[in-house]
Amino acid sequence: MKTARRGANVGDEIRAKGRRMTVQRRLVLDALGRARHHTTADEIARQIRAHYPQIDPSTVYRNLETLEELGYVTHTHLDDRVTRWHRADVERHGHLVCRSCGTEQEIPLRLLEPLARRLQAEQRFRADLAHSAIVGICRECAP
Amino acid sequence: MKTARRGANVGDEIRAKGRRMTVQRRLVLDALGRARHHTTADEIARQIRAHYPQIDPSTVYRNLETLEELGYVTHTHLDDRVTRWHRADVERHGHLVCRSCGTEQEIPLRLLEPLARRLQAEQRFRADLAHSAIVGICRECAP
DNA sequence: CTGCTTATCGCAAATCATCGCAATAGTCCC
DNA sequence: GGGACTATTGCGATGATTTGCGATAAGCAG
Repeated sequence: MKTARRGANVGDEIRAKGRRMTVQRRLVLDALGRARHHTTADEIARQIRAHYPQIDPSTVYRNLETLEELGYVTHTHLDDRVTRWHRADVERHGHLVCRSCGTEQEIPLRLLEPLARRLQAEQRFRADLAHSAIVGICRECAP
Repeated sequence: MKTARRGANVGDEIRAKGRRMTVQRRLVLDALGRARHHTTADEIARQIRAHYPQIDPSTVYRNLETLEELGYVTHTHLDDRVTRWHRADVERHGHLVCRSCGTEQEIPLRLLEPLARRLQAEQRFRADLAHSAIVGICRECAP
């Protein structure tokens, strides 16, 4: 009852939406499940290709997009350039990234909600504060 | 007294820091000054190469980094992938980017300051809220 | 002005992410 | 199980960005 509905596994759910459950898609999903933290598409591709070299990186990239569209994964922009992916069923949270040492810290969305409410009220903008990371200088690196 | 100290132009300032003022560096700086909004490195490179095809794109990319290091320009991550550059002396502001239509909206940092204060107080994290954009759904695209 | 040090440049090659297209293979329906 | 429909894949190609390296030239001292 936590994340999966009994009687309908991910494969069935996907098929019910008119998509297909392929080996490649399953591998991407599994790799994301295995990854404890946020991963890059490139890293997932490498990992999969270590065992199945036939699988093309572009397939991994496309599957991440599809799986996001289907609601199974989410992406976040942690550091400056790379897109990071993770399973959608983990608890949502905000991210603080230190510009100096690069470490990443997760914070409860509760901290960000006042801002979200304010942006909604004053700008009518529905912010998704779990999506982007907040860049700055962390406790250790602060002078 | 606004941005430039009298008696020391950018060239002198740069030289005083042990760097050199080259034609290429000047062109990048000028292009940024001409651009009203945030620009991409690629766009700047194209613009310069339209007149001076000898100048390599990598030089533009490297100069943007150097100029940022020297404090003359800043970069922001507006949408998902591309880095956007602008002069450092324009007024700092936050950014809202609509995930649906892609439009970008600038907001006064004042709106973001309560969050910055809170992150500083509770997490000892010095957030730079002008650096990253906040993603969400804008007024027009909201259902 | 001349020579010296080394920041910077241009070029070529490597990477990362994406895209178009023809071939492949899941699914559904009989 | 067999066949049709089409989502998905692999591959080759492309665009954007980065990096290594030898060549060039900016800035300084004499």
